[in-house]
Amino acid sequence: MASSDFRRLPGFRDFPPEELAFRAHLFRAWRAVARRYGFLEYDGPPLEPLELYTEKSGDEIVGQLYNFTDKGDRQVSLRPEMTPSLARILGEHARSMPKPIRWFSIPQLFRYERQQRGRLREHFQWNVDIVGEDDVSADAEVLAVAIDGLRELGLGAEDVRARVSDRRLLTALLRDGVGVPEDGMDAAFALIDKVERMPEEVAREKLAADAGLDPAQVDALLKLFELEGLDDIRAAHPEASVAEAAAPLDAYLGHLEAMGLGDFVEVDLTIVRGLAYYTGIVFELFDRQGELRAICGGGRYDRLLELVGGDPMPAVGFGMGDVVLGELLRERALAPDYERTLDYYVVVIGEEQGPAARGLAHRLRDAGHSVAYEFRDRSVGKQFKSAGTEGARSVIVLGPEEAAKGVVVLRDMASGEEERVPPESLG
RNA sequence: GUGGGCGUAGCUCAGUUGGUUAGAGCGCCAGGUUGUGGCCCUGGAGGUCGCCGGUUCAAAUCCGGUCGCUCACCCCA
Repeated sequence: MASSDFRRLPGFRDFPPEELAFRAHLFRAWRAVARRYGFLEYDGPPLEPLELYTEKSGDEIVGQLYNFTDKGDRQVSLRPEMTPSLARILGEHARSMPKPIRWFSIPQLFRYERQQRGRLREHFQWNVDIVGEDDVSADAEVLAVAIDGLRELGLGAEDVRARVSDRRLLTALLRDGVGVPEDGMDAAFALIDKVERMPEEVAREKLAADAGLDPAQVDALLKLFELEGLDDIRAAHPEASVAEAAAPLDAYLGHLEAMGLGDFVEVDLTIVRGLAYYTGIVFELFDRQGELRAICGGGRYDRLLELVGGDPMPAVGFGMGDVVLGELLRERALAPDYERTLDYYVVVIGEEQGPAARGLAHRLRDAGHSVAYEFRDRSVGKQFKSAGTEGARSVIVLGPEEAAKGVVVLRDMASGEEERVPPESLG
């Protein structure tokens, strides 16, 4: 047991080769899908000025920042999310860039809070954003990227679902359909976000107390969440403002249907998202069994760029973390088997073959092959054992008998077949 | 931040009502005579039983604290 002084910090992970291989598997899928949609990769610093988060992200995030004072007396924070950095980066360059801007990143993000399942103090998050386009097509495109990211990893509509809502629609429903007073809106939004996680009685009490609703209004509000689909919602609430606010979501669903992704998507008015900067369509992706936390969340945030001092610019995007997704993939046996591989392992019989072996190995490496050999003079049996352990596809044997004839033995480790070939023919 | 459960080798665990030098499997290393891997056999390394303190003739075993892990709450990337 290592001294406790050297222990890894709580909520942080080590990535030995097997773990790193799994992480790389996720990153490969994410990058492949993002590029397929024409997105460009970017990054920013992992450490940012504290003010980048304290001002605009909403109070929720501030309490859990991994922040401290640096040696220059600056108030700094490890980044808890990527969007403020993105807004800052774009604020400096967006004006000169062709629109729409389609960017993605895979930052490591940090939050100071007690860890539990699916929630560490550090994680990697696939961030995908479209900036400079307010058409709902962009919203649909972003959700399609998220869904395809999961499909690329082997998950289908039977495994995951996207729950989508629109803050503008919910606002219209609450104000004009239910009659929530203007000063009760924020409280109502906050409660709706967590209504499915609390008993109905508690929800009723809180809606009455915090949002100032009478019992009839509480009934009307809770009834909203029993409605399935946009058509039911519009039928239940024929108000003109509702019809108007439902139009973008209607088009959104149509676009996703046209892409063949309709099976993944369902309207769910309880999806609000905690971050204060969302302004329109919002969504979260969950495993169908509902055992895990949200895999991904995102939506439209049209005002964020101007809030951090940039030009006003519409934006829509999402973040997908590696922790919950990793749990889901492992649970569904979709994590690839880890295996070591090597193109060649060079077995040396007798120290006098050493120089020839090193020469051959290096020539093969120059040609792009992975090659390893034993560092010490060891028995042939041990050398073959190492070749097997390291996953060598072929073993090249250099021995005195072969050297005399100017050949080497080439053994295929899978089939066990051997042939004698001149070393110049390899590579 | 609040509460519950847990804490024995790298990993998975066993350790009988507290009682002599704390065990197994897997993994690792070495060997089974420098010409052939997967199997097998033999041997070895590796633990101050998370840490500190208390009770006792005696503590891995009981008690307290602390740290860590974990689940839930809070909150949500």
